[in-house]
Amino acid sequence: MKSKITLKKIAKEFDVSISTVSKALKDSHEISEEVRERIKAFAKYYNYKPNSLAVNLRNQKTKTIGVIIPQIVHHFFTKVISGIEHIANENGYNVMICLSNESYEKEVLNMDMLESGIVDGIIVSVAKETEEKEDYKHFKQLIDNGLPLVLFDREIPEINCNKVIVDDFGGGFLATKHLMNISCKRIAIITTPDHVMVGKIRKEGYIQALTENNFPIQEELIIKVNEKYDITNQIQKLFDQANPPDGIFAVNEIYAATVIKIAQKRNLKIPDEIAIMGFTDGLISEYTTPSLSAVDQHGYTMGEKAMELLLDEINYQDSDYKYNTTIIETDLKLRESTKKQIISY
Amino acid sequence: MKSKITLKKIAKEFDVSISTVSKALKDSHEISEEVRERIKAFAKYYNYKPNSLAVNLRNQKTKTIGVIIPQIVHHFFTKVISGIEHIANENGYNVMICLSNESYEKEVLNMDMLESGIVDGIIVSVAKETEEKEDYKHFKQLIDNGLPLVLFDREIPEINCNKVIVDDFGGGFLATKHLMNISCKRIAIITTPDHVMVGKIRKEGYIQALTENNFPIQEELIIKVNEKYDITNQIQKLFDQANPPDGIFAVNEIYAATVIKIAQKRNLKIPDEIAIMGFTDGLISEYTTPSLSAVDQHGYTMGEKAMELLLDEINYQDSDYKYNTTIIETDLKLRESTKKQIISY
DNA sequence: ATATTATCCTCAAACGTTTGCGTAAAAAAA
DNA sequence: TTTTTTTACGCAAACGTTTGAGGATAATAT
Repeated sequence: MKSKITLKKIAKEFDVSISTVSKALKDSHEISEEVRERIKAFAKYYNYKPNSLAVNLRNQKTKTIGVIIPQIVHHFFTKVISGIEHIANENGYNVMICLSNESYEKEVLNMDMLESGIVDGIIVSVAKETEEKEDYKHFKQLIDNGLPLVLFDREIPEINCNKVIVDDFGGGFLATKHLMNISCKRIAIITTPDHVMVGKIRKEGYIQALTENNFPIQEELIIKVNEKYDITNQIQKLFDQANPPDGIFAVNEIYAATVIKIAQKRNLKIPDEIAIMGFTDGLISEYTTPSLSAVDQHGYTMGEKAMELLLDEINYQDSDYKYNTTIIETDLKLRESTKKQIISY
Repeated sequence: MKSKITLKKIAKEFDVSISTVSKALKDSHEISEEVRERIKAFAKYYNYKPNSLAVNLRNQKTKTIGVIIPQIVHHFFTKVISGIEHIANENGYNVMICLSNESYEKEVLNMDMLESGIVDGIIVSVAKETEEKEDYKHFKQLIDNGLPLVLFDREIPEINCNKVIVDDFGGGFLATKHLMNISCKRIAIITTPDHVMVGKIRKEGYIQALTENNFPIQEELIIKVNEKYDITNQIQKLFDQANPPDGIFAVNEIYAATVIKIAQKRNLKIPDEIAIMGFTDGLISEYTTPSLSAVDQHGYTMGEKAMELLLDEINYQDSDYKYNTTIIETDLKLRESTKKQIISY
């Protein structure tokens, strides 16, 4: 294993000082053209690359940002990452991705590591377990340490920092309203336990839509899926009721796709007997049969926006920085699972 | 913005030397218990974290590895990453993910950056554009620089390094054989242009299966999709033929899912009139109707294996390291899109 | 010839760690 | 009391880079 070439070695080769080499490689006018060119040629030949650890240590910045996401096997998060990457690269930043796997402990570990000077800022979507524990001291610590932080999608109200969230309330409202518009009479929701904020808020949008239109709120139409157990079984129950729903709003893609599978197994006609709305950016929706109508989360835009906010804070010089919460509006991607005659909007 | 706390600042606070602080924090017996405890308490209170740039510079290693993948919005790659993360974290390594977006230029850029000392090793799946250009000098350079490299999935024969690939030939063979076993008579393949190696090799498996069983090779049954144009249109042509196929092997999930959509639009019964096999690890397959039979790529296993090989090379002391190519065997995940009576195996 | 300026290079500190070695003072042994 | 040992800390170099200040030599101006 050849050891890497450094300024020192080049300097020794030409019998000049390290600073001469450094300056030559940066095309400094302080170095004669002849020496400069010879050094540059040599460096190029030996594929010299400045050691970024050293450079970063010296410059006290790394041009790298860290991203902590709960899962990567999830289309929404990969879209967000693409958006982050896009803006980051445009601005000469690299992206380091870490996974929390929805675990509090891994989230803390990752943050500890990122806090040690390798990144100029951090973008995080909170792990479910952290939301459940409501233990946010690692975030407070991060901010205390002066490291710029942006939260996206799953945010924490009590933490003061830049945020970008989707309009979950509006999305839930829109989805439910749409089901009403295609004349569904009993509209169910399949959501997460309340500690998952986005699920809770989407549900609130659902409730608002019902209330506004004088639909009763019926507990038996609200399924809170516990992912520790079989999802299909929990959703099944909705169809076993005496008076099953004719419209379902599922707060994510997997729940929605599962509903389709169940409905098909029971020979229910989609969307005529049961209409289905999802909430997703995902790929599955396009390929189910029927394809799935969904609230579009605009993950890519979200990533872009998060990175922009982070850059904003990184580049801000003064101490009176003002945090911003950007809300990404949702809209509906209507496909086949709700394709009935639309009555009104 | 508070500036971060360092050994120097702690040292000044206690009026001791930097080394005393460093040693105290590492519980060195060289430091008296009293001083040790006071320093540790102080450091903990102020949330001291060693600057990893400095530590890494000093130790000449970073406990971080870099991964370059062509796309992240692709379930196979996310699975691989999960596998890599798993083994990496188990061994105290962090993972830095970079996207090449299938672009040669971005691949080179990412490698340049990773080569600058921030990682102890690199795992790469080659970008399509690079395969097309057949320009691999950045890989050669990397190896020349002595940085451990593992290629996965899309490999380069002429580059000498650790590799982990799926048995694409075997997969293609198995898939085709299975279609024959459910009595398909005209079996088509939807693949990539030949410069995408995995597509090419899967096709070779397909051809082998046909040949072995005295099926003719028919050019009109081989579709090479150019992703620059509309995928659906290109695949459609298969069905417009005078004598359309009754079995289709698609080399990836999107192609396969697209076939389902097309078949449905044409009211072809799956699998009776047309059976479909995919090649994927993806989520879509489970949720299409009918669900999709596919060659399982074992992405997670692949990631684990790649990371293990990388660690192997990183930890190898002597200079006689021997490279290894691990082949991940494929198997079939049979679902509804080929659910006919199986004749024999 | 002397003073001034331009050219080309080196010095040295700094970024924040780690760690082998040296050493003063205190404690123990002779 | 003197010698030896132990305890508890500091020194300084090293990792690889950047950069302002300074210095020697050569070129130009006076």
